[in-house]
Amino acid sequence: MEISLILINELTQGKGLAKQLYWSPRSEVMDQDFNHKDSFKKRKTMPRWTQQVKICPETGVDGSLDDGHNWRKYGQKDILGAKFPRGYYRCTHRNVQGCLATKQVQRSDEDPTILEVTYRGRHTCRKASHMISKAVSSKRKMGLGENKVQKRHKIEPEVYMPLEEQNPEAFFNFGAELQVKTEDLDSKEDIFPSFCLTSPSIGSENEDNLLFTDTMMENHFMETFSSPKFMSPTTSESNIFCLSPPPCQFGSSGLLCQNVQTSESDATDIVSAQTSVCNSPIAELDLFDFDSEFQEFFSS
DNA sequence: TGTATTTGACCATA
DNA sequence: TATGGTCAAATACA
Repeated sequence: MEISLILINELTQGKGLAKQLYWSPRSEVMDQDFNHKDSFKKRKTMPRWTQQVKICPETGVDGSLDDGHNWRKYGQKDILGAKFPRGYYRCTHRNVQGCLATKQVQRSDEDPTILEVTYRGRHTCRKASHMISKAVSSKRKMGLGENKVQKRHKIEPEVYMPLEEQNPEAFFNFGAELQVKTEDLDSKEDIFPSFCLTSPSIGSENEDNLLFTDTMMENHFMETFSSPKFMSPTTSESNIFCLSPPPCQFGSSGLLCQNVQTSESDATDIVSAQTSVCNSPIAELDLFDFDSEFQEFFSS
């Protein structure tokens, strides 16, 4: 199975106030102060990433895409001009930890095998609790099985069911080329320099390693991003984040990409994505942290 | 009984 | 004013 993943940093709110909100450390504080009245105003100021996931139909994988976070569906809406409805999800920890991250999942009109997942806001929920809840969530999902999901999607479940809710096991059974691309679709500003990450080795899948690499991910990405080479001017006009090739291993418990290094750097960092059965390895690389790490980096 | 999903209505934005 | 995003009551399920 082959999956290409395109992470598009829309930054559609990259103008004026919105941009200030995103890049300013105050944005987090403002998130904390979030209340219902402000919800509609806030949504325009949230950073957005659109992640397109293409799944080859011949594989028969109707697949699961999860990003390592626990999402709760809070709405679904038919979008004008779109064949398929858009699902609205928010972080499960919204009430407990005030995490305001949300995502929208919509199937592409042109190619139903493409899921467009738009993320908004950053996760403020703790990773630890997230991982614990993930384990619980995994057990829950495994217990629930596919029948329940399909029962809940009474109408054309193959259409309405988000891929991330389908067949998570099969999702990881691919040796895929992983490509993460970001674009500034709106501001046209070169906010993000181009860089390339390669991951030539394969890691184990044990839990300790997952925990370890998860931490490594957070620790080392900042180092990578803050390095002079990372910050050096790029000749490319595009803002492309390339994760390739993926000697990343997708097992039943997730993806591990190790010894990731920048294409222009001799330094080797270990980067991995911890996932569970119900979690997408791809998105974990992700959003993780392109969101939070960049925000922290540029606000420093 | 607790949790997640569905769905119609409401509200802000363009 | 049309549309997208969110809320919250109703419903489903384990």
